[in-house]
Parts: sequence; C-alpha cells; structure tokens
Amino acid sequence: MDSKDLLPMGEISSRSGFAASAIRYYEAEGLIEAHRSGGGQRRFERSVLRRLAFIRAASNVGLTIEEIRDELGRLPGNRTPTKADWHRISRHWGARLDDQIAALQRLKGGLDSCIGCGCLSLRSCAFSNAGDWAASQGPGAQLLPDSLRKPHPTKR
Amino acid sequence: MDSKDLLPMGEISSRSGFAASAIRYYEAEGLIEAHRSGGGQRRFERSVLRRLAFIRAASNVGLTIEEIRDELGRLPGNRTPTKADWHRISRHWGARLDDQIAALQRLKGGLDSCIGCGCLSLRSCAFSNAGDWAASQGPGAQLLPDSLRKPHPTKR
DNA sequence: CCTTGAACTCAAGTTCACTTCAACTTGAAC
DNA sequence: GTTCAAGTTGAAGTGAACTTGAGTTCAAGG
Repeated sequence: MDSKDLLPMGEISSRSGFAASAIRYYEAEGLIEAHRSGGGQRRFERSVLRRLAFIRAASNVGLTIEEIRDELGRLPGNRTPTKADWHRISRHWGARLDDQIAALQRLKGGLDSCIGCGCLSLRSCAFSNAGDWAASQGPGAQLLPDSLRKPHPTKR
Repeated sequence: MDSKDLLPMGEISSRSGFAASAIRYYEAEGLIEAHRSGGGQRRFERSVLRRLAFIRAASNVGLTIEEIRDELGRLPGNRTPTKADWHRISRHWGARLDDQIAALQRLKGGLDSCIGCGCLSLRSCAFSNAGDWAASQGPGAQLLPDSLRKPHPTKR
C-alpha cells in the first residue's frame, strides 16, 4: 500500500478538474508535492486531490496563490490534518466570506436606494454621487472592504 | 452654461478617485467620452463622474471592462438617463449581487458543516471530497456560479 | 520490439486592467 | 512674457495565473 496508491498526472488532472499545466504550476509554486516515477514522471498521493479541491474553492473565493500557500502551510504536510488544523483555517475563511457577503449586501442596499431615488438627481443619490464621495474619502472607500477590492495592479 | 461647465483631467481624476491614466484608458475603451480644448486637452462633462462611479462599483463587483461597456451601453449617451433606464440596469445588477451573495453563503455553509465533521474522513465530508465530486460534476461545479468563478484565463 | 498516448522540461506567450516612461505641449497665473 | 504645473501621446512594462509550443522521453499493450 505504498507505490501502488500513487496517481499519475492524467488521473489527478481529470479527477481534480485542473489542467495538467495548472497542476505543474501549483507544484512549482509549492502548493502541492509530487513523487517521481523511475523515469521522472509525477506520481501523486491521494491527499493532493483534497489540496486541489481546497485550492479551487479558495481561488474561487478570491484568495491569491500566495494566500493559498499560506493557508496550506497551516496544514501539516506529513500527518493527517486534525480537527484543530481545519478549525484554524476555516475560522480564517469564515471571516473572509462574512466580509464579502456583508460588502455585497451593502452594495445591493445602495443600489436599491438608488432605484428608489431614480438617480435623476446628482445631488440626492449616494450612488450617483459616489465619485464626489469617493474623492473625499479616498478611492473606493467603504462600499467594499479591501478583501473585495480589485488589487490595484502595479501598485505595491 | 456650455463650455464653462466642462471639467479638466485633474478635477475628474481627484473627484472620481481614478488615476488620470485609468481615465484615459476608459476613454480609449469607449466607457466614457471627452471633449477637447483648443489645444487638445480633455474636457469632461459632469455626467462622466456618474459614469465613473458606476464603473468603480461595477468593477468592484467583478464585472469586466467589456461587461461594463455593455451595461453603460444601455444608458443613453445623449439624453439624461430616465428612471426606467436605471431600473433596467439595476435589475440586472441586483440579480448578480443576489447570486454572489447566495453563492458565498452556500460556500460558507459547506465550510461550517465541514468544521462539524472535523474533516478527518475523506469519505464523509463534502468539502474534502470536492475533488472527486468536482470530477464527476465537471470542474468547480455548483459551489459557485459562473459569475463568481475565476474566468479561466487564456480559454476563450 | 514497436507503437502510441501520456508525460516531461523550459521558454515564451496570453489576458486583464492598468501604470510608467520619455518626450513634448498647454494654459492659467503672475 | 515667462513660468511651470498640468496635460498630451504612444509604446512598453506590470503582475497574476496559467497556457502553449517545441522537442523529447516514458510506459503499457499487442
């Protein structure tokens, strides 16, 4: 029950839904690990399927590769994750999801009130005034939290 | 009340919170329009502030430039938008926001139940089984709607 | 053995949404 | 009339997350 349980690239790819190239990329980025066959081909442990599922969910929620690497770093590479391990990382996630949900609800609230006012007047509607309000509060303030704002590209 | 009401780049930039370069980019992409001074400098109508506010909100919600262009296309370029105009596009938005909110709540729900099960077993937890489940349902199925999935990059 | 499909590597390309740069030109103020 | 911040253009660069391509090797079935 050792080398027979290892899965080849194709299997991992189709079962995870990721392209082989993406899987290689994740390995290069240190998100997953692979053993090698005699001839140099990758052989994956079953547990990488779990990691890949995590990666997909995380990136769907908007985490970057870097953040995902951090999260996965909290999982023990060698031993099976314990309840406490999952608890730690999922607390982190829960908060992020709550943030996103709240932000979208705020945005929708703003939109609803905008429909109410008809947006005919630049003076009375918070939404159509977002420009002026943003100028006084800094770009994109408070409608959405950092976690949902587009990461301003070349601005690090 | 014609040429005196037009705003220069700097004003638009600071009031909208967008960098001048971004504003030029949006003009090039056809999201906004600008008049020109005798010497070729941009002069903006006040209404572009509203458009820019819309652009910011839309892109925060995850719409692409292309989608935003479509949305803005529904607004009349010449006449002042009517209540009905805004109603049309905001219905569209409301639905999208509802989708996103629901998706995040589903994701969080899944996560919560995962904490409950402790994720010690690959067999019993929907979350840790996401890989296999995804393989049978197609990549990334049903946890998130298309609107929230990362647009698979070079796959058009 | 031979074929064939799956896998390998490494460099380079792609998309999106901008930003940065270099080299000018404008235009409001004094 | 001079000054200089603010504006202009076009081309090139950026970062994230992969994909694509070229050329080569592996490994399982017949």
